[in-house]
Parts: sequence; C-alpha cells; structure tokens
Amino acid sequence: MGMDELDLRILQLLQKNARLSYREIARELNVAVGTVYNRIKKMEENGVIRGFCVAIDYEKVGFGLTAVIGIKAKGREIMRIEREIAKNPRVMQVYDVTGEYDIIAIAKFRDRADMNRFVKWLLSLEGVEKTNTSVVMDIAKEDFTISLEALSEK
Amino acid sequence: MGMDELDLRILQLLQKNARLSYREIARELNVAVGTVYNRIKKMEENGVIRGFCVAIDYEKVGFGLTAVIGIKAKGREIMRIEREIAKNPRVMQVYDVTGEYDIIAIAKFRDRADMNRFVKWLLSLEGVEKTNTSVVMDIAKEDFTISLEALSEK
DNA sequence: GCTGAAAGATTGGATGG
DNA sequence: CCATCCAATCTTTCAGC
Repeated sequence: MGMDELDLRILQLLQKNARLSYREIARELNVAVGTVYNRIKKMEENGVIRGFCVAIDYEKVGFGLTAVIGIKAKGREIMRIEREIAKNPRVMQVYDVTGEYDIIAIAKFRDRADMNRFVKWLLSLEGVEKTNTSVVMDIAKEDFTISLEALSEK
Repeated sequence: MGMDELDLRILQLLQKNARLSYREIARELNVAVGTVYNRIKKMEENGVIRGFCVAIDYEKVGFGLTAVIGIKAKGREIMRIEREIAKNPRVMQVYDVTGEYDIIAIAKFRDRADMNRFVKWLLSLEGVEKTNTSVVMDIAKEDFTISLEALSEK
C-alpha cells in the first residue's frame, strides 16, 4: 500500500486519539501540517483508514454483559444468516469461520434475560442448527488496535 | 448514567465519524454548539466515552488473516496468561469466559505462518493446556458499535 | 513530495438566562 | 441545562522549493 514510517506513526497517534488536530500531530512528529494533512487524506482515500469511531464504555450505558457465540448452520444458508445476525443491534462482530462452528458472533447485552432472548432468536432463524454461548466474565483487552510494533515488522 | 436522547444521538453521530466538529453535530441535531460541547465533555469525564479511535483496514496493511482462538488453561494461572496474551501486538480482544474454553482471544496475522507461530507461542506459555483455532474466512461485521436502537430501548 | 503562510472556520471556556 | 460570544487555535489550500 506504499506506506512508510511516517504513515504508521500518524496512524499510531490517531489510534490513541482520533480527535487530535493535524497541527498537534505535526508538532508531535516534527513535520509540516500540510504533510500530515495530505498523508491522512491519502490514507482515507485509499481505504487504509476506514473511519474514525468513538469507543464507548458499554458497561456504563447498560450493556455490561458480553458473549461469544458459536453457531452451527446449514451450508447454503450461512451467508444469509450472517447478514441477518450482523443487522441485530446488539451484535458487534460476525465472523464466518472454519472449525467447530460455522459462524462466531460477539454481542453485548443488558443482562442474562436479554442474552437468552437473543439466543432464542438465533435458534429461531431458519438454518441455524445449534449455538454455543461463552459468557464473558472479564475483559482483558477489547479494541481494534494493532501496535505499530507489529505493523512495522519487515 | 443519566443519559438522554440527545446524548445518544450525539454518540450515534460520533460512532459514524468521530472527527465531526461540534458545530457539524450541532447543525445536524438542531441544538447549540455549546450544548454539544458540554454533552461530549461530560460523557468523556464520566467515562461513557472511553476515547476516539481510528478504524484501520487491516487487510490493506497486510494483516488480512483473523482468527478466533479458544484457550484452555490451568485455573490459578488464567489471569496472568490473559495479561500476557493481551500484550501481544497482534491481539485485539482477550475475554475470560465460561464454557468450553477459559479464554477466547481474537487476533490478526499476516499469513498462516504468522498465525502458526502465534499459536505455538500460546502453547508454550506456562499453564496453557490446549488451544482451538477458528480461522476467519469472511467478516460480516467487525466494529464496536451498538446501534442507537438498542441503547434507547426502555 | 514537503513546507509554511494565510483565509476562513472551529474550538474552549466563560457568561448570563 | 441552554445560547451567545470571542480570542486562540485549527483546517485546508497553495505557491515555492
């Protein structure tokens, strides 16, 4: 993607705080404002930067229960089921996977009753054969950051 | 947390684009700029907003392989193992879970060799008994957004 | 491709309703 | 909690290197 060290360092700063001004980034990295501006625009254009999001504390907004749910489904239906699940407002991630299950979904709930309702809903979807729920007791890490360390490996 | 409809609508806009100016948000929601400013500051202060991040297309930066890994570990060691795993630069999520496994981790890799190295590393950690890797073939959804719809339910 | 300056837009924070 | 205000700061563009 033709990214150099400067792009990576800009990304790293934005990962920590996406509302940093171009000026602050420029100051931090000792380059001109225009350079930072151009680099970020370029990464937005070529899709390396998909967007800027806000990290919400879901516990504080009443969705303190997280679950990782494995789903077995009938072959031809899988894509449709995935799309359906992805549209559910409680669902954050939906992966089509190899292995024990066909789909793995991660979702947040208000409480156990809320979660049970969701699992029942899953089982009611045409093509879903069985589900396996792992309830999250503690979150050691939860974000979408890869450290610069990994990205800059040769 | 004393959040009202306006807070939720501000959050929703920020979820789509965290670099929106206060002014743009105010215009969109038909409220005063100062109000938007005050609301966002308050949500940052009380921790509802944990931060602002950039969403990177990991495929475009060379980390196109995602895996969901279940880990079984010996009881007393689990917390230490989780912290260790969370520090690995390829790891995005580490959950302490009930169910078939003790820990579920989600990580991104350059390729299969990179992933295999990681799994070997996991197995080399003191206390890790076995792992089960589900390789992600397709991502139907992957972010940390809950829709306003869920948040505003009574 | 980078820099720095400049015009216009935005922000932080305070004030008063 | 909301609106208005303004000096300080920022975005975005662009000429010059």
